[in-house]
Amino acid sequence: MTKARETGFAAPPAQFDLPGIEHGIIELWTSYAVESRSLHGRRPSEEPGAAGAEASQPQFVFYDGPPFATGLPHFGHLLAGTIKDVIPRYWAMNGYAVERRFGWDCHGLPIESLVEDELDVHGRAEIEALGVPKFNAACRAGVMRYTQEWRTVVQRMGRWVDFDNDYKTMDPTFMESVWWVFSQLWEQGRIYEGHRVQPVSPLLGTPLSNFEVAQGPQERNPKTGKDGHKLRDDPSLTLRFELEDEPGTFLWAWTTTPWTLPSNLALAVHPEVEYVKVRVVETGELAWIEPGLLAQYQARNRVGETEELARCKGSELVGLAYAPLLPYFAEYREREDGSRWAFRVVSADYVTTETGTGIVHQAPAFGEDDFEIGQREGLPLIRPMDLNGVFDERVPEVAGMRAKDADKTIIKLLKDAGKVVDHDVYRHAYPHCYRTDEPLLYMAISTWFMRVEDMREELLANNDQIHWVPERVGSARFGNWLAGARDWNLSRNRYWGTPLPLWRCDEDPSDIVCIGSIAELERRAGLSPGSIDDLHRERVDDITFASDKTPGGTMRRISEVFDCWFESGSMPYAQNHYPFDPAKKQYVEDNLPADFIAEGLDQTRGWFYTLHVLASALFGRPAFKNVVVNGLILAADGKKMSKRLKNYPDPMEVVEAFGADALRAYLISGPVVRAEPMRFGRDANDSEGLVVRDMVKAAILPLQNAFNFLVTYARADGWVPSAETLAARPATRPQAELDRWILSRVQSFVAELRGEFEAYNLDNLVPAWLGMCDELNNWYIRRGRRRYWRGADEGDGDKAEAYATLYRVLVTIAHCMAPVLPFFCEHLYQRLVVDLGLAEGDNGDSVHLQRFPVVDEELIDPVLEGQVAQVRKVVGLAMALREGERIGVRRPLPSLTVASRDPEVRAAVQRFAADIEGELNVKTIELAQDDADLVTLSAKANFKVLGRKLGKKMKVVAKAVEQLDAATLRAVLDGGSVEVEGETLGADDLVLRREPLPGRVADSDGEITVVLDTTIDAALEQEGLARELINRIQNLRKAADLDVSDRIELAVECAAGGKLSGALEREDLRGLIEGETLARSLAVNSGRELDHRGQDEIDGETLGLSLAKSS
RNA sequence: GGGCGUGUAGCUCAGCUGGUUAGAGCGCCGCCCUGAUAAGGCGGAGGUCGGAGGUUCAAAUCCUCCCACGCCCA
Repeated sequence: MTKARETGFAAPPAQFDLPGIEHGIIELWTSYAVESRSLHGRRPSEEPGAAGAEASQPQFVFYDGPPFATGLPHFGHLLAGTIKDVIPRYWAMNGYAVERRFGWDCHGLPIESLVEDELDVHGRAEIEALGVPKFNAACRAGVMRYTQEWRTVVQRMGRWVDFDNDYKTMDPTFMESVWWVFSQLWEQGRIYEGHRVQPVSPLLGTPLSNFEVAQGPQERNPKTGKDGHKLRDDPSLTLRFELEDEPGTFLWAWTTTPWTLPSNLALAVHPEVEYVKVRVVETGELAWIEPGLLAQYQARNRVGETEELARCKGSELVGLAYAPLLPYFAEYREREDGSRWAFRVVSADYVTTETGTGIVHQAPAFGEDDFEIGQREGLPLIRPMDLNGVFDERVPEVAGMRAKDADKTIIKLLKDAGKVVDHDVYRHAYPHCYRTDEPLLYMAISTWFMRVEDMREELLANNDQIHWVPERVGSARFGNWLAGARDWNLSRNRYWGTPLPLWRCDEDPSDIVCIGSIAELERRAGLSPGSIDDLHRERVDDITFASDKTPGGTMRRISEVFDCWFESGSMPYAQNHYPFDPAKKQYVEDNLPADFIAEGLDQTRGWFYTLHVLASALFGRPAFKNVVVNGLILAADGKKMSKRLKNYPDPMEVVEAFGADALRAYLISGPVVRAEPMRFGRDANDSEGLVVRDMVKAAILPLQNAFNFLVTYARADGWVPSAETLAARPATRPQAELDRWILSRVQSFVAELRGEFEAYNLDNLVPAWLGMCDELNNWYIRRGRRRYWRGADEGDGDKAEAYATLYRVLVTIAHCMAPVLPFFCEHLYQRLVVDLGLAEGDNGDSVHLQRFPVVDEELIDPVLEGQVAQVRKVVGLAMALREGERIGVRRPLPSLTVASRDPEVRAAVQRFAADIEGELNVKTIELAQDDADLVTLSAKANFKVLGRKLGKKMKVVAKAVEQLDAATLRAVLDGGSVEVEGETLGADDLVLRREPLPGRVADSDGEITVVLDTTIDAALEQEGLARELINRIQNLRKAADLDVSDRIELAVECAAGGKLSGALEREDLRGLIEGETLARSLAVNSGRELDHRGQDEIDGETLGLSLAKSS
């Protein structure tokens, strides 16, 4: 380190290799345990092994949403991971201790499905035959299979998160806390047993999740042309139900599931639809049906001619009682009090008049609509079959038969009884089992619910305390969801999950005990303390104990496990084994709610919701204060990223090609960090992630170039920063306006970044940097270049300030972009500070252990910043004029005139006249207030202002305004007014436009008009030629691979008497050339041929150049 | 089927409570600059603002309907 101090900056590498730099930085972080020091909130001067400082530091609380580790990380994970890294890094740099524990979601369907495939056991019967212990052991062994890959990828992306102190939802401590959470809800009376209609795969004997249903066989529907569930032919059965009070009159009802007919308990009609009572002429039968559908039956010759007897709305049919179709469950005809219970007409809005009869058979235990109607009407739930769809003894004719197989028998039974009006075939899309290909059966299944509906107001009130990014997700999407929150079905009929801690008496099903801890279970079951070391089903299902309430009753655990969202929502408590771990209890309570979480939009109803519901129920407050919601990342072609289609590049290949910093910057630069979808790619064909390379070019290379610039000249000049240079604010304000400006600009940039970070607006961070970067490279360094490039004895004071200023700027940028570009900023910090022995501690200092820059208001000069912006606008206009005239910038021009009525603009131009002259290569700058002889003025109406005043008169006035002449407009500009169509208009009512007068090389932008004088006399022409010559010589120097500071001998051959030789005769220009190219000698037409030779051409004159390195 | 969102240049996106030349970046083409530059600057081409109605003096913007896509729910 001492050596580095003596020698200053190391030579910049010839090649820029961001991935290579990043690997070096990872090694650095590893060898000095930088990551762990940051995670534990230590300052650079503290030893890695020293006691943690977190106790004395304020906490910034972050929760990590757990991913499933059953697959490898994709871009969505990398995006969320980047967000989860950037924000904590910022707060860590502001002195907060930010605990970042990685979370693993271990339970649930994905891993169970995977294991089912691997073991080739499917469904309840096979899994139970294999044995839950074996099945769960396989899940346990498989669920963490990719943890190492995750760790590698996450580390490579530069995300700092604690993998050693992670949490897993399958840890016994985690699961015990989940039990505790549940027991709290139980004590609040929030848990109840209910039913819910779910799709069941009969062969598997298990209910399927939506996810599994969606995986079932798909088929294109020829009618709609869309993919959907596989089509199947089901019986279409029209049946006659006889009215009890009007024997001989029937309701014609329709179904496609004859196997549900034994469980029929009602018929549904639409209250607003009209029905008719008809007599079938041929048979004399009297029947109710919807008339349009009757016509369809008749068109198909299923029903003969009819005559209409009556007509009424469905609502008038509601309440009619009918005789049971089949002789089952007749006991539900009336309640004990004699009121009508089942077998009656009910009203249902979902009934359509597209198919069937307009009267629909209802079996509340089958089908969601039926279930809901049944609940509303208080109908019993009759499900005479098990989960395999096998009928029980309650329907003797089909007992032991499987549901779909029973269809034929039931139809025959009904035909024999004369109950069938029509028997047809109905082709429709229907969900099938993804595994067995069988049609699924929808049936009501017992499940456990958490009462949420009565919490809606509290949920909404707590939501008001959350800062959502973007806001609309919280107010609209999440808010609406909370406002309509339904009770949460939190049990699943699965195996690998946290078991519901409910034990039920085998003698009395209402005798239930909820167990809230391992100790309680051990005590009740008479087990020795500490004997239960795991809570999975194979460990707890067999534990029984005697009932307290029911003499002789034995308590056995119910079979269900938790919806794994319940576990995710419990993580704030469960990750710290709350409330069982006395060391962490207070810590958890003190740090509720979290300061920050981030996940994808798909978690609105997932993790965000479950966190919120549980925190509201348990602690009466939200679970988090700030949440950043990211959108989905699509492939470059706009489709979902799909492994099969290979429509996206491998994330790690992108990282190794272009760098993790570039990928991070790209990912957080768009609306995807505001919950909008993003296409990953430059265009539809970008399969390599070229957008990421674009980000290298835009955000990282310019910074690298600025750094290289400093190093190149500092080395040539032997300039080395001192501890004083490191301070963000110089001891004395620099003399040069340029330095004062860039210092101000950098402080404004720091303020801008701080604002964005604290508003959790990630998408503005990189654009803000790109703006700063442009100012640094394309103005500060570009304009300041000559301050560095001059002899050691010239202008020493200014040169030292120039170095110090650029150095300060780069160090500040390295600090404040570090959260976003952790690798490259670390690289800069190491090269700029640590390598030079200027670091705070000697134990591997890192920019990430530094404090985020605090805005230094003293350095901010808004007027100066505004003026430079005006100056850059002037330069831009003038550059465009040169372009239009095809006069290269190397050719000097006599003058530029800047005319503006705005005194600020004139002041700016005056102040920076030298910079404008240098930048534009003009000899003088003229200022003018009046542009009357430069431009023609014209005006348009200011619609925004006038529209409100004038209304319908707007159009006439607008037209008249366009006719106003320049003199009138000038008068208005000078504070006057003008009468148009009876309206008095002032300057604010008009929008002025300036058009350069023909014949002038001029242009205008708003209040600024610039005019370029393009007359080139002989002297200027010669100077231009000299500068062309310098350019050619510099190119030759470069081609000869000379060092910037190498001196040369130079020889030029050109046509005697030509313009070039004329220029070379001028002593001042020869001096200029020699100075610029570091030539010790300049021989013209001497016939000498030096080591490096080149032929060139300027303005049509050929010339020969040769040069040699001077010894 | 419902909730929320998206649709603007070849691509990625800005366009606030309506206001008259609809912008930026990238890409493309042309020119220019450069001894820090795998860079940079300037200019150009490129848009029926998803479609159709409506409100208004005025609609990319507000309303209605439709189409396409996405997430979630059913």
